[in-house]
Amino acid sequence: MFSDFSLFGFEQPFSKMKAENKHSKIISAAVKVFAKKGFFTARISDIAKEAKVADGTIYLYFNNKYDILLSVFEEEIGKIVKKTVNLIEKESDPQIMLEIFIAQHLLAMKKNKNLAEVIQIELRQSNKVIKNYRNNKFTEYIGIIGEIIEKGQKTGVYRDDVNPEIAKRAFFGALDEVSRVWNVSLETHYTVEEISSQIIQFFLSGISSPPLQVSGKS
Amino acid sequence: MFSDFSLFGFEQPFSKMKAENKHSKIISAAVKVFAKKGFFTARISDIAKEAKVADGTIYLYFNNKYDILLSVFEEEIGKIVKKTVNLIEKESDPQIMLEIFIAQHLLAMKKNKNLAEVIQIELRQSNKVIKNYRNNKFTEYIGIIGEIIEKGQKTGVYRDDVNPEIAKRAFFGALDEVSRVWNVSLETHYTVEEISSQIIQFFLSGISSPPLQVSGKS
Amino acid sequence: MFSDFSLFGFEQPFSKMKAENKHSKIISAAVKVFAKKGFFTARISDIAKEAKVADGTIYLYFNNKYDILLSVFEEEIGKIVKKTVNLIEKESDPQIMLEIFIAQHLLAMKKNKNLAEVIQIELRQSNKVIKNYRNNKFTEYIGIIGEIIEKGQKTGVYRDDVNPEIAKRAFFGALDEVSRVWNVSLETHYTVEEISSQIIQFFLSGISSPPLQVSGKS
Amino acid sequence: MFSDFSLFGFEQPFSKMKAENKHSKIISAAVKVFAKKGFFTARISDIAKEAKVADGTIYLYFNNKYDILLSVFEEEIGKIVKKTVNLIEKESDPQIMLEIFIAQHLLAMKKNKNLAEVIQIELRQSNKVIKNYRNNKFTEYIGIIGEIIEKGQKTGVYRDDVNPEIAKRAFFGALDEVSRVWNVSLETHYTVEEISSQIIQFFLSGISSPPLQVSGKS
DNA sequence: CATGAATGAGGATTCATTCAT
DNA sequence: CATGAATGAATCCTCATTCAT
Repeated sequence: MFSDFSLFGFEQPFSKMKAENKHSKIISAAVKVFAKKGFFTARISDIAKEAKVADGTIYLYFNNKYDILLSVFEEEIGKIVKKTVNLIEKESDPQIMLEIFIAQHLLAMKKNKNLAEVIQIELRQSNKVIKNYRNNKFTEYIGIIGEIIEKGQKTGVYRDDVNPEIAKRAFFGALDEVSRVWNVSLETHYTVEEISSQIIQFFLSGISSPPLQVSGKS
Repeated sequence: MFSDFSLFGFEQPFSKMKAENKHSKIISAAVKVFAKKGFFTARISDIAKEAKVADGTIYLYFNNKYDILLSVFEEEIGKIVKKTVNLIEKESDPQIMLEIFIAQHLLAMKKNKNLAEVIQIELRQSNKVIKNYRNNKFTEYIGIIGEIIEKGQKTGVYRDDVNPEIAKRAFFGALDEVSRVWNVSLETHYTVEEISSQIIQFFLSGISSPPLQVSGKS
Repeated sequence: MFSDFSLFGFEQPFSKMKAENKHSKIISAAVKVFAKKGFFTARISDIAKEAKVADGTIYLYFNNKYDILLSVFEEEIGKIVKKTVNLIEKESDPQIMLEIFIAQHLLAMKKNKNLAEVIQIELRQSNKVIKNYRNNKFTEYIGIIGEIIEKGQKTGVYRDDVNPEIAKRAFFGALDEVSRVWNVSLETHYTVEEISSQIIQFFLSGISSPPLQVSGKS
Repeated sequence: MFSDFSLFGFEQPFSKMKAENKHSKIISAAVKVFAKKGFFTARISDIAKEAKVADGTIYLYFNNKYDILLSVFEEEIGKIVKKTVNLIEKESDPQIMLEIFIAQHLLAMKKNKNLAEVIQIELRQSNKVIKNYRNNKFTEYIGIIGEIIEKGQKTGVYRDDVNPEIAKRAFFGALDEVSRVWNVSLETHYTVEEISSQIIQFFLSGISSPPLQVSGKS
């Protein structure tokens, strides 16, 4: 993964390192430009200007425009997946794992709004942009949710009649849409914690008023 | 609305009817082509060929390519919104209203998969495609969910600590993502009813195992 | 010539006459539209709208767009040439003939400013618009001036060292440019008579102060 | 002005010079193509082919097709105006100034027949081609004639009853029409000197046989 | 004859990509 | 490696012309 390379940059010859810097500079610029304009409306010259390199330089690091988008997906989403996997692996309680996932996702989206925009919008149409592109990283990411649910079902904290395949999609869809709108208009009103607790509540307990507590109180 | 005209087409002079037919023929063709290729990759000539008209004919009914997409949004989403509003208005129980909404949405997405694709993918990037475009129809559609939740909170069936603003987004996001993937890969495995009941369960009761078991253990 | 047909319109069946009316209606409309927009920027639909006929109707009277312009040239310029020739033929004094020519031209340009515009601008580029088009009518028109000058040279009123070929062009060029600008900006300041007398003065006596008159006065 | 740059091209860095060369190469090609086909019938690809560049290259130097024509007017007419002004400023005798103007104009038209064609034909319709375009350079050019005439009137060599506004137009019109036809058909018959002397004669002395009237009066 | 909806050829323009410097 | 001028394929859109009614 790319961010790792930079950690070991000192092991590489200077010229190579410079090149790597330029690679990531272009990726960052592309994220910014794609977020603002969308893939198709974005111009190579826009990305070049943002990255402060010449148009032609981009083609020393990427094969074509599609390759830039693909790299954004693979590398940037890869980072999030990796980080999330690392944090979750240390835990064993499905409840906490789910909470970590939500918090991680919301924080990542909040931290890099441009990347959020690209993931939420460009990733959806990626198979039309890049023919036969399979978002393995992304599938892997959503798969984490499925695994947590399955684990929870085994340990008995989650219902057996819940379909993990559908649930993981519903869960991610809710999280994605909330964070999408959050970035656009909800932001000023709600904190990560509020959003996070609401989502967790929805998924764990639903929105129905709990009638059982009444009997419990008696 | 457009669909209405076609019902009363026999009341109109022939020339008018012909024109209306061509308008909707182009819209249908556009939905199909946009679904397959995406807005930017779609060519006017693709739409023309699909609609079995000449390229130039399209410009007798639409100002430009963007106008076609906009018309798809306004007219087709408008139809769904109208139909959903009609059905829900007749009900007063929030629970049933929500069930109707889900069923309606899934059926609409299943019925016209191409339109589903366009809504799920092109609508998201619409503000980048059509500058300053506000999806009023779409906002209205999601607003329905918010109103149902608020109503349920007043009648006491839904918790008061649920934020309708966030909940409506989470709810729609879940529904949208599930129907999206459903159209792509889950379809063969699950029926509308299964998906529908799962979504309702998530939202009403959550995925947690019911706490009744606790009292049962005692 | 077309204008001739209209003189004998009563000899034709009514339906034909109606058609002739439409022909001239289109010509008039074309003159107006060509004057305002120029041949290339003018649209067939503009002419149709101006003539209050359908686009397709134009093609019942003209082969194509170029044919309309050609007809404007042939018919409208033809009228002016014919009228001018008629008036001049009655005269024998070159001086008066020249005065009539100038007056006729200026009056014609003043009377139909749109036609003036078309002649002054579109006629110049006519051989680029209509391949191999020879403005015979126009050549004939300018030829009148040449003939007058030659006649004047024979009767001794005009110098023998004047080249009629060059002179007729210089004369027409002066008249054309003055009437062109006159229509645009000089109009409010000068009458036909003023312009006319200035042009005659230039050509007959030049702009030099007459040194001979000084000795003649003594 | 552009022509100056080329004179000092060797003082500029190579890359800059190259660009300037391409700019003027396109201008020259455009003059040639516009002269042959006229602005509207000319194709960008024609100009590109003539300039031996790719179609797209033209848009590195000009905003659009209209901008090319505008540049031709401004730069090329500018050159002629500048050269004429320079030569005339050194003189004080209106008679000689007028002779220089005629000679300069005819030589310029003879030297670059394509430019002559463009000025004589495209400039006339320029306000229809380029909306709100004001030929300031051209107005300036014709203004020179007016100033010469006014000067001559002050020094008494030209009549006071001559209207400079009308006279400058008549003069330019004559010169323009003669040089226009000269380029087309008179060329083989007459030299610059012949044309020049004829025009001067017309304007200074007119075409009337003068001295006889004096003797006739005595 | 008249209409005007439909046609589709044609062209200006854009922009990803290349390559000489 | 880096540049950015040059390329030219690709496409939206216009509008003269046709033809079914």
